[in-house]
Amino acid sequence: MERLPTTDTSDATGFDDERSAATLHDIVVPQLRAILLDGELPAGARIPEAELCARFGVSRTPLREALKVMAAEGFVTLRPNRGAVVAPVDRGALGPIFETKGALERLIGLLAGERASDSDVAELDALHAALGAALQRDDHAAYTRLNFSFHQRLAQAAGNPVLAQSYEALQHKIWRYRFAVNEVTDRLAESYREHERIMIALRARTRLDLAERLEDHNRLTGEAMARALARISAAEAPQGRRRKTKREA
Amino acid sequence: MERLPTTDTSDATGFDDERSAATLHDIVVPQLRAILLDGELPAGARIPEAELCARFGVSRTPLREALKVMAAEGFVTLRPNRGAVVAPVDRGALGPIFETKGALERLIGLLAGERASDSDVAELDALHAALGAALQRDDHAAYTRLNFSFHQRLAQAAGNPVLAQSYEALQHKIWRYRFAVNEVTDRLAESYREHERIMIALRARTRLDLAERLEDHNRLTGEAMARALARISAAEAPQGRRRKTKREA
DNA sequence: CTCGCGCTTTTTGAATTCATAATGGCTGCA
DNA sequence: TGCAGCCATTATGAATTCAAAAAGCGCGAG
Repeated sequence: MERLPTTDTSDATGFDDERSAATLHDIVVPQLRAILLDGELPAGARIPEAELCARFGVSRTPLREALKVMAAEGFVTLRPNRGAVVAPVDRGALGPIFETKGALERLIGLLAGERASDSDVAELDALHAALGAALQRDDHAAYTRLNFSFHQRLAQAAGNPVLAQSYEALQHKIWRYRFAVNEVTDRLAESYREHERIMIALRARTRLDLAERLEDHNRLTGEAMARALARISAAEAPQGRRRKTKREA
Repeated sequence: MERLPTTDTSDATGFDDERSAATLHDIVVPQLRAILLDGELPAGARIPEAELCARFGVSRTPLREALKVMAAEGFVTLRPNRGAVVAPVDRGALGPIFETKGALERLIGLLAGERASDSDVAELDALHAALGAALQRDDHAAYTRLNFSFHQRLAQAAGNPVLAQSYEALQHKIWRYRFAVNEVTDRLAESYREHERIMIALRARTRLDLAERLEDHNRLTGEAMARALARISAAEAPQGRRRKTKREA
């Protein structure tokens, strides 16, 4: 199963399994987030409170606290007295998300272009090389994961923690659409070429160029995902209104 | 006491007092947020769990759930086994916040410049007029509040919910620094003149101009707040290291 | 007089309990 | 045979309870 790479932000999005945390809440939240982001539970699925309690080995109290937090982050929808469900992915929101992210990409470019340290660039070079390797292997899952890390790392290189965190939040939202990404295999090479140009601009510290490249890359990626999403919608709509399956109320 | 005007987003930031909500959690979260944003409890202050339970008339369970959510939003710091405190306002973060907000302001300008409806403009005109009136009265508190509403409303006029929500989150962060804003009274008139130009650009739907005006306004506001903050720091630093008062452990 | 140690009290984190709302199944009627 | 209404079951929301950690304090030694 794909693993979402994350940085260890204040409330510890980081690694998923057992961590040194003083409270169960702090252990459960990242694990739950991992489950939701990994898509282990499909969007719209009811969240089995009891099952997760057993799985995490905690009582309902900390689990429910975690659910509230995830609801605040938008990954879970709480229906009073009717339980929690995995928040449905609102396909119409993809555009707005990319549009917003574009503004941040531009700022990341402007800032990273003048603040990125040599070690930042070195690390990004390494990630870029790994992306190239994944492309060679045609390892789509690895590419997606590395791509996520690359942009996250770049956001950090901008030297603005608020920016990096906002950026990561949007990335997480997008991550939930990646079932569509699997459709955009054809863009892998194109995406990598864009990354090439991004790296050139970064190494040269040409901030305006870097900003523009990032904004374009973001726009093109967004458009590709939107197309993929449309294809999926087109593919599942024509099969008529399916009879509601039992678990779909 | 100043009231922070908010819109009713998914998780209901809205009005503060009793609301029609099915769960206590949904009632407590906005109230608690209001308390924290209003600065009723000073930054760094310990949050008296029992007291708030009594005040809200709920047991500890929903209150603690609300605290976790507020911690995720960054307004509260949870220290395991040592209780919750109002998150200290990190003065160093003000710059990054404004820097990030600048990117969003620009996008808001670009989008609102082409998407704002006539009724959007009418409402903003009304808010703008109210700002003028507050300026006349030299009603600083009202100006601050209206200014918040104005920019929020403008963000909505951009027609991108994700953008509006990200924007609001940053506004909330900034709101916590407004103890400094009280120092920047001299900028009121200047700020209003910038708003004048913003409105002109908005009415004319000249998107590039609007974007630039908003970005400038944001930058100037941020700089003014930074100066005010520096003045405050300078004013409180020289009084030597005070002896720790009892309630300050 | 000050500092350190141990005890008591308070507060916290989490499990459990309890009341209530929703769900599912059954019976009886059309 | 199909459906409407009622009851049993389950799941949820929130209060309560319980164990453990921290904070407060009082005593005694240096």
